[in-house]
Amino acid sequence: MTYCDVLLAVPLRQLFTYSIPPELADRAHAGCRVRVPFGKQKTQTGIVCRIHAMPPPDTSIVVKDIIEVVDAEAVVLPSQMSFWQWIADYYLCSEGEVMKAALPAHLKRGKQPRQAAQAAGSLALEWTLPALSQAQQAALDAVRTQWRQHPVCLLHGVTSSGKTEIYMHLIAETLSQGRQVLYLLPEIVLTSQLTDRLRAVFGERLGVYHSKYSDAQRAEVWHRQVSSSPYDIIVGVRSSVLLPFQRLGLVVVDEEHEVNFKQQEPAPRYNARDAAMVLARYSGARTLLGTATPSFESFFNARRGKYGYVALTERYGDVALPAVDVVDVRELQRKRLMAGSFSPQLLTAMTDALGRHEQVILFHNRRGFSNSIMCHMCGWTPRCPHCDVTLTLHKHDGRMTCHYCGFTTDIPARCPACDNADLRGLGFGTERVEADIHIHFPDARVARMDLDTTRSRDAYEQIIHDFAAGGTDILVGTQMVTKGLDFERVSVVGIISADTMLNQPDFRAYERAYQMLSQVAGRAGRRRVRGRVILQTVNAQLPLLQHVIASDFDAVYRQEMAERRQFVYPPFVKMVVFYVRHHALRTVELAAREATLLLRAHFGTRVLGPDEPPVARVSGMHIRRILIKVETTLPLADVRRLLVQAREQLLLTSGCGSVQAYFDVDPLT
DNA sequence: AGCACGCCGACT
DNA sequence: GTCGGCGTGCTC
Repeated sequence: MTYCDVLLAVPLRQLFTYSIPPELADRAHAGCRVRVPFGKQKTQTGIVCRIHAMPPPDTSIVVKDIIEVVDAEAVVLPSQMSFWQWIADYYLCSEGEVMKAALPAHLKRGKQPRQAAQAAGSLALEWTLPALSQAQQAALDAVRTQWRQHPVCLLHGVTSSGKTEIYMHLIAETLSQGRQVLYLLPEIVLTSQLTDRLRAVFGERLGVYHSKYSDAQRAEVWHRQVSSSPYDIIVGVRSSVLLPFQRLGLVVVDEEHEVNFKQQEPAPRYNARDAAMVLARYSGARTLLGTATPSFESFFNARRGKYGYVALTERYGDVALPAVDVVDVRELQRKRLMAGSFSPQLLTAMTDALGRHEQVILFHNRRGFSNSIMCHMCGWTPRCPHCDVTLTLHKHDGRMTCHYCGFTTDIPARCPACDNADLRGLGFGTERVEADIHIHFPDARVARMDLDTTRSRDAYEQIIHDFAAGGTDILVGTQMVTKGLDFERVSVVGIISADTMLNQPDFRAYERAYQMLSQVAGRAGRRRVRGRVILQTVNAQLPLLQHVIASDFDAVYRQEMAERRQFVYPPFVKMVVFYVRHHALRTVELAAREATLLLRAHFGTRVLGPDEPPVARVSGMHIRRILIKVETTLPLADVRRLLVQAREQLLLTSGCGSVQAYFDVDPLT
């Protein structure tokens, strides 16, 4: 009898063994999908991991036959399967969860796909590649040299230094060796600008993979990847590391510092940047991490010689970095000199820029109109009934909205607690900034770009296109406006308030604030004229801001590393967070206490907590977390085994069986 | 994750 | 008397 071990899209940490009936024996191969009976009368589609002659060691198990072999050829490659296994091991989740994240729904459902389109016949071996400046050429050569010693190289190039052209040369080299390229971006919104540039050179050999494409399109990319004519270049976001590659030669991780590469919810909670380096190692490929503001982990790894390192300090065309003016808002508020969200300095800079027919970007880290409202009499604030947060005011649709679960309600006319009608705004968001612009610049053409204005498929591109074409004078938005966009006529960038970024309760707050401020500042003066950045804050004396003004990455890095060493944070330790969730508060608290005891038994004082996360209830589920900090010198395999064991023990503890319990490895906060 | 089994409260 | 609540256990 032959058997096969089948991977199913369930969160169980094991494979299931099925027997292969003789009539299917010649069709069932590793990597093919099979339909199998699973549980009570249900059928599931799974992937054959291996074929062998061993029945399960537990003889009480009644082995069932597979029902059907779906694919003639493997849809998951052997190397990919080992990579999935690595993700499941490292991020402490099941392979089934990885499979769930990897496969487009069409493939999960076991649908018979149509034949993937064949590649266009043109196999040009020479590309019209962009010419490089002397500095770019030197950086390109340096990357090649670094790769002789290190499979991973960090390319630290200031904003506007022309990293993309360097990538293009390396991509061309990889293609001419007959190997594939994976080009990872942190966000969907960045793909279209880039793919236009890459398509102009590499044409139809490029495939794009992200969630704004239909599931059918994603399934087609997948099939193409396992066919005899796969895409040579895949441009995509996080999940494209989970695609099949037959002969991967180069991985580019652009904007490697971006936290978006880390998946938060649901499992697998993987970091695509880190996973991509492992994928590259499995494939014998090189990795290039590119950024203007390296993550401190990557910079640390470069400093200690784990990665190669190449710096590119010259902006393309030698445009000067922008001048940054820090404006002390506290002082201005005291003197009543603020005009809404604008300081006189920002107003003047905007007026001057608009007068010269230049453009302005205003960055504010919070969407909505005001953060919330508060009763001026009794202090009442509307709260989400499902989550531990206040509701955010969205004036344009007249609603109060929860940014965690999406709950909305009408704006109350009177305070429900004391019936007072004087409800006032608290804090402010991009909507309010937009309204202020209309007051001070009634003739300016304004666009707002945040999660609320870019929900539809093309809205983002429309806004960007209008702004790039000069159809808009002022672009106001959240993080979205900081991301690698290249506008020629922007001469002024206003940071409405740097303070929300500086006050995050998170050990990476300053690292992120520096990255965000540098990135947004880099949008100013990318061509011809020197740009100007007006940075408004109540923390004007903060050394970090002086480093931003001076574009002094090294100073921020040194200061932060000293703190992380002292307070025992990554990269000096490895962090894992254990989460417990349940709708009943008592159950969560019990399970969190139990889990802490179980973890302490193995890890002692390395276990901190339990505590409440900043938002301790989301969508009706109470959440507790336990932080585990382990020395980087400890054997990881043993650490993982003990963590998994503690989780299993918790679920066997009476009263704790129904809690959701999961790990977040290398968490962001 | 689903799904079924099983043992206690408010309804026709 | 039963419909249905969600705790517990199982899935090759």
